Amino acid sequence: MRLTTKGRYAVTAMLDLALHAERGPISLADISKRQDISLSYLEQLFSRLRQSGLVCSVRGPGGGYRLARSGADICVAEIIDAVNESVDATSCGGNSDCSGGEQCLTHYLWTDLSRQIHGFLNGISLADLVERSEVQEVARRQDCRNGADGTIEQKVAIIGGLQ
Amino acid sequence: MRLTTKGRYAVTAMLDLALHAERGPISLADISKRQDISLSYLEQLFSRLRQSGLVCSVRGPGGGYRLARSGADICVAEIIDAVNESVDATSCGGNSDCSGGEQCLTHYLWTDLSRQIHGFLNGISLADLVERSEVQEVARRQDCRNGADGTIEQKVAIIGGLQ
DNA sequence: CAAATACCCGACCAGTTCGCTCGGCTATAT
DNA sequence: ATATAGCCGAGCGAACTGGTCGGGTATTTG
Repeated sequence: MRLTTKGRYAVTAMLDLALHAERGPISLADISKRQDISLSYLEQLFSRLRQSGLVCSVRGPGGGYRLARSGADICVAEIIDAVNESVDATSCGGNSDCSGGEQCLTHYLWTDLSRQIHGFLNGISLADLVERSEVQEVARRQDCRNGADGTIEQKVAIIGGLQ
Repeated sequence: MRLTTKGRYAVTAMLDLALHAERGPISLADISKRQDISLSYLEQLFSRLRQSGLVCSVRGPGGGYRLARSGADICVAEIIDAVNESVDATSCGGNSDCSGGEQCLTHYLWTDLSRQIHGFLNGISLADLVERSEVQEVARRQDCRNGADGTIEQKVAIIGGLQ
């Protein structure tokens, strides 16, 4: 299990999705504005997230992404694994022989450590993160700051105005 | 907190050091042979480990590295942090403002998650890893395989032969 | 003293990943 | 028909990875 900034971006984006779940599909453009992540980079991340079955997409105007499952059923570990493209091959691929028929120290040690971290992050769901008060506070600020996006009432009003 | 192969190499090398602690200073050449890590790469890693006060060095013939503290007092998190050179600057450095005076979702989320993982890995010491039976087994195999190195008795015998 | 050992240090380098841009495509709603 | 917004691939600079090479310097030993 690798833990890099890429995974952080993915978790942040998924959390944004979870926070605005009730609005229906969320466009990547919205997430890009709110979380200040490049749109194209988000596209790449969500391509992986979709292939992993964590989100589903709605094409066309008014479309976007939504969580494929409840936020309570999506854990941080899944998100990180989805985008990290386990090219693993930790020099001793899988549990077979490395360096000539024998298993290396690294193998036992790291797979075990990795499993423990994985288990730990498996215990944290998106819903857990959404529930935190600080997260809700920041989300509220982010919503206010972006005129392009607002509450569901505002959104309906904007759509109405376009007609 | 980042979790990459670099950290794994460092933990493996430190574990090797802990496993052979009773032999006195262990040369990087020995670790390189046993763990199949490039000597030059080990030098880079141990430069960081030394600067972080995790190991101390003995120069000259018969020299090498030894743990600066007991294995029970060195945890996995420390080792990983030592080599990873926290260039962090997570786009919102520290706890100050990011993206214009406000704190981003990422900031709260990741520092918190990072702290939890850190705490988790802080709970695992080198001594904990040494105690595992699988680790001891692999270490025994590795010792046997390398004729250039052996038990302390063998080492004394070799040194005696050179005199 | 001279030689061997082994830590120390910096430059450099191929390969990969990161984060991102750009251009163009397709499905869908209005 | 047009605009939206998901899809997709090529490419790109910067950083990181894992390593080589060529030198040092401290220390032990013959």
